[in-house]
Amino acid sequence: MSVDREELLSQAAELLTRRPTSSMDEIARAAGVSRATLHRHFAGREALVRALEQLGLRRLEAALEAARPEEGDAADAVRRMVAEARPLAGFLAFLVTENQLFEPGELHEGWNRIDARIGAVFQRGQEDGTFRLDLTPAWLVEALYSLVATSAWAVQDGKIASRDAVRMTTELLLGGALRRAEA
Amino acid sequence: MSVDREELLSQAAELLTRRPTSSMDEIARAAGVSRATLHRHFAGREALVRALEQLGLRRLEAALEAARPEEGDAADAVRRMVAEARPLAGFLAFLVTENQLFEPGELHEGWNRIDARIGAVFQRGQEDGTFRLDLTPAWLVEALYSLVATSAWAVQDGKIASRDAVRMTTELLLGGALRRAEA
DNA sequence: AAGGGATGAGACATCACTGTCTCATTTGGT
DNA sequence: ACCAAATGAGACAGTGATGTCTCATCCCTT
Repeated sequence: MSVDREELLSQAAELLTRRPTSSMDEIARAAGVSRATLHRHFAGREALVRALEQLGLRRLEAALEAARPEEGDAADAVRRMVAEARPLAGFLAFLVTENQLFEPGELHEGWNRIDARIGAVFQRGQEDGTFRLDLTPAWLVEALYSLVATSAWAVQDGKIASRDAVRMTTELLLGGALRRAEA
Repeated sequence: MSVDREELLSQAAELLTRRPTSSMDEIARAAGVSRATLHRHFAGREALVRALEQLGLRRLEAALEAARPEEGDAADAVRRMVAEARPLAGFLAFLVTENQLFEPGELHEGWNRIDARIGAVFQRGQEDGTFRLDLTPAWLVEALYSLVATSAWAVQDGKIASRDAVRMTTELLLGGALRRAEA
């Protein structure tokens, strides 16, 4: 009888990832629910987006947890993070664009925690000599997000093969486009 | 008396770069023009966006021309392209998101030409041994766009310093995060 | 079987944006 | 200075989405 709220959010996320401008009615139908019920669970579009943001946060935290960023070689940790985060790319991209349009100054504690945890991996790599020092961890974090999202779009647009996405993302992020001297 | 159509488009671009959902009324006011006049020059929002797309195309083509991508070392050509394209990042990002929401299948000849020209730089670099072969030119083109746009956002959000933006973008794109063996 | 809570369908007013129109005013050219 | 073209201000109807409400129906619980 009761609607599975979590499942409803997942369906909404799945739709909005593809069509960010979907109306509440389209979202409701995509979730197999009437518009009235959708409103009973989420007061309005804003409330829905906020709930989706929390869902995205939980998912990304789970992905980050699965990647075990504190373990082993920093470069391998980056590889695991990219691989785990990639399925979330489209959804997270939606949340980014959606939230940036609302309050530009509002800080999001949850995202900052994740940023810090990813940034710590790069910093660890810098301290043990794995990563170069002239690229700040903050920039590398942004670049990681950016490249992961871009690889997802590129696959969707047929510009790169799906099976190459994770490899080319991590290789570019870690090794860059230049040919290594020591091959 | 007459409105400077080019200047109007520039103002519209400047506003929409910051607030992509701005209404026609807001756009008109930002351009210092009445809503009626805006409609006299552009039949509707779609016509305006198309004109903006052509403007973005011209600007990017001019930037690419200024970068002289066919000259000299391929890596230097990439550096010049990043430096020239950076001021356009926000505007182009708006156009990308705007057009992806409309016709997903519609091809854009102008963008393909630019993609091809940038891709040719990476291919040239691969052929002369400057760039690695396991990252496709198409992916490197996407990564270039992505990182340029990200660096612009990161500067705007205060996550990286403005003067570091171009350097960190090119360095990551070309050299990656790993420390080079041959220092 | 009965009752209660939740849902689906739809009506309803509201709101913001859009596109079009009119008319007065300003501007630029001659 | 004059005329024509262009602009600004505002009115207007149409549209689509939103949020709220009602009522019938369904399903689970007891």
